[in-house]
Amino acid sequence: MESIFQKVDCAQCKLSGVCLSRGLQPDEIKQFERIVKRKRPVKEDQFLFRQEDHSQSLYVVKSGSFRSFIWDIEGGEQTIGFYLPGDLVGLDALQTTDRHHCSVVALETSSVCEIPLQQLNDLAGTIPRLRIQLLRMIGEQIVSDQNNIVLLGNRTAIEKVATFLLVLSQRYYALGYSGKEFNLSMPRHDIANYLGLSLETLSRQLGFLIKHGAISVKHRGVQISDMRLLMSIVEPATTKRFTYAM
Amino acid sequence: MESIFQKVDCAQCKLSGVCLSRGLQPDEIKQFERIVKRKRPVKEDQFLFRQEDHSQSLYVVKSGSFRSFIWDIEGGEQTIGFYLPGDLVGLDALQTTDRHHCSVVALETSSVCEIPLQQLNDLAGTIPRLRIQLLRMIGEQIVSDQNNIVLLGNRTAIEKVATFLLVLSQRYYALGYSGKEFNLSMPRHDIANYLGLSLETLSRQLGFLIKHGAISVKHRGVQISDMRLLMSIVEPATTKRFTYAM
DNA sequence: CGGACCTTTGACCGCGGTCAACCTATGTGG
DNA sequence: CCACATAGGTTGACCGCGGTCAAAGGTCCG
Repeated sequence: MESIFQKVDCAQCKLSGVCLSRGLQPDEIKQFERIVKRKRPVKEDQFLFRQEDHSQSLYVVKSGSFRSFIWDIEGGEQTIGFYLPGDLVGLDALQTTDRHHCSVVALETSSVCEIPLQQLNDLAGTIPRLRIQLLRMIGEQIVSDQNNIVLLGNRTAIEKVATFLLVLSQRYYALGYSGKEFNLSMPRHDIANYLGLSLETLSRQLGFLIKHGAISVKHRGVQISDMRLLMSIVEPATTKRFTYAM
Repeated sequence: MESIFQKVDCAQCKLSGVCLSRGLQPDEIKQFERIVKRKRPVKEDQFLFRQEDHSQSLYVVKSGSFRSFIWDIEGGEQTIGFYLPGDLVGLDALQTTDRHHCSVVALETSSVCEIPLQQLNDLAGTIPRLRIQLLRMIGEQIVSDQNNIVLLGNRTAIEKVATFLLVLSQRYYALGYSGKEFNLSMPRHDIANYLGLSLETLSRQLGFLIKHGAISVKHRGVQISDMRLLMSIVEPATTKRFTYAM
């Protein structure tokens, strides 16, 4: 019976610049590694956890991607966010119920590092830098959620779609990928739901962007051909100050 | 020249059950009190902090209420949330820029306890319960933001308004107030903006609720007279689509 | 009182949702 | 190898929710 956990080596990890271990000293990283569990890969459509599951861990995406969503009473679902490598998942279970408030499924075969909350909290007591980094990652999650609120609250369909593509581009770029050419790991349905749009409206807006030469799309593959145009749609006022050299 | 800070006594505070000091031992509370600053009251329309301000503190609402919002490029603003006594404010500055991502203004004369981040982080190193409580309050903020995302993303105008009233009712009730009768400390404009609606649509939906006997409204005063009806609007499934006689 | 501000009400119309048909890619079995 | 099925995605026609513009109350201030 083989272990479901693989060896953990944060020092070697390509994501060390964005993960919880960021900024730690070598000996602190060693301590941190000891509490991290590498779980066996999660296959497409498998749950990392389900809404109402009791939780005792945070997760950091190691490879692949995930989608989080909330079921409402009628069985409908609202997608809350998409998670790429380096993203912290599971913060919704920090509140007093200790239960997850949303579900998270893999969009493709993916892997995560699991960090038991109890042990993380203990270790945070002795490593100030870990406390700081944890709070920073939490802060980024909160800012990201707030940006979503603005996006959903007072943006038109085309602004939503352009923003979605731009943000995704920036996230991939930050991970060392092109930023101008990437694959959507999620189906149209999920994107539309995430943006508070119908499937058809999303498709039409993508069509609009293609027609005007901002992007080209082949199935899940997206290529951004006019970054400036995209950005001018996101922020109608300024015709953009700085240019992207990606 | 009098001090701008008043004496802090968390043990006596009515909000000790929901504040950061929750669950701490008496001696731990003493330590915690030492880092808390009671600021002089903030008057209506005064800023607790502004977007892009450099931040070194979290705040807990002591009395009154606040509104947070983000300016977009064109000068428009999107209200992100409303804060009542016991709520934690300022988490948006935890991320790597150390700057606030939104602005917070007082809706009425209000007061806060200020908790310098640096000292909070230091103290969290020696008080495990404080770490836990901090994370829990953060978790509640995240869950609340996620609920807003669902609300803005796929709810109709009437569902948004009913949900807003219901959530506010529950928050007041949790604070020991009636829950069936309360005053809105924010103008219609802010509510509408918060819900992603126009001022006029909000007014019409309120009119709808009044006409059907769910609530009565007198200026800022709201009285919930048919809680069940309100709830059936929020979750159409439970009381299964009964028809409103217009 | 008069004036500013907040809120309600009315009329109109456009964005985006809904329903439906049509593609296109992938898979399955005869 | 092709008929067929299925799922994901696009396109078209229609229309209703909710935004916009406009004017008319209310309420509170001096």
